[in-house]
Amino acid sequence: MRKRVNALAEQLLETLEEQGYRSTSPRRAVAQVIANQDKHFTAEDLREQLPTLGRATIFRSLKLLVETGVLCRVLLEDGDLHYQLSHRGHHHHLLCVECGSSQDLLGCDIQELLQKTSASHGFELSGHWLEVYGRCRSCTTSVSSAELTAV
Amino acid sequence: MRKRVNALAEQLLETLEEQGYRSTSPRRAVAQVIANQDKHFTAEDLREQLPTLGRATIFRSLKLLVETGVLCRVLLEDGDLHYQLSHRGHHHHLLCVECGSSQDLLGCDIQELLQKTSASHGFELSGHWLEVYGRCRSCTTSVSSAELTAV
DNA sequence: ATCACTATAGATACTAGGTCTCATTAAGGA
DNA sequence: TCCTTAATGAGACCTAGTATCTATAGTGAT
Repeated sequence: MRKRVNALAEQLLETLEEQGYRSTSPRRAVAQVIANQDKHFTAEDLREQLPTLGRATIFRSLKLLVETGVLCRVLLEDGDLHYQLSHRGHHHHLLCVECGSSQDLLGCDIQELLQKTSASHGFELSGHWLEVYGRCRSCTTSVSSAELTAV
Repeated sequence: MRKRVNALAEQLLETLEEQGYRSTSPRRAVAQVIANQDKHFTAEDLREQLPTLGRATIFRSLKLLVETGVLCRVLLEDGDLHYQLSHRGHHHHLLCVECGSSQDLLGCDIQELLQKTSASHGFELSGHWLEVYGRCRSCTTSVSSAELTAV
């Protein structure tokens, strides 16, 4: 698993280098931590795991990674924006409100539906943002924390 | 038109009173300004129009109005959250990226589509957030500001 | 019309998330 | 190895919002 993580971290750095950005030690550290993350995270989460890096550096790295498409931002139900690894291209997320995990929504062709509906409003569609909330398979099959505390 | 605005403002206040909140003069002022707004707005927009009100009061009013369902929050393409009048119940917005106006998306039954797709991922759907971006009818038919400045 | 109760207001300090500035450091190509 | 320039870190600053506290004003009962 560790090898996988390192491979992923390297991949992130390569993406930056391809776009002309330098491979610096702070960026390597950030890439490493991000590759380890199994759910969406905040800048503060990274900061806790990288206490020696400057705050601005972390925000700059995040911004860069979002711009290069390595990361994407996910909107939580309460309006909070978190970061997570992006699997390239436009896609949506299924966010588990219980464990915080997220999976990509595959095979959802919302574009066509929106296109039609927008057109009927005289609206020229240019984009959309969709987040889906619920409970993932492992949270629905196992005893939920809510049920445990209710005992 | 002015009568309409006042009627709307009164309606907002009535909603608060129905829920046991007092009708105070700051709240009347906020309701008045909100009723006048023709697009989504920020707390700062309200503050500029209500310079005598305390900052906290404006944020408190906004929070209250969101909780009572009078206002909803809309997500802009860049991740900014703004406020706008809510037409009750779950709905989505068509946001014009040019003039900032927004209209409600009617006749879009995304729920069913999401239900199916979520289920195929072993995901128990509980909610979603959708914003649609593009250009509204009046921005597509009139000469755009971009075209004007290009001359 | 007044009283008393308590919600609300305003001032202000504080927090979270993020950007800007600027002097210093370190990639990495010649 | 040197030179250029991108990137860093420290810290000020900004925006959006919350918490705390005292003073005030709505509102129902008298």
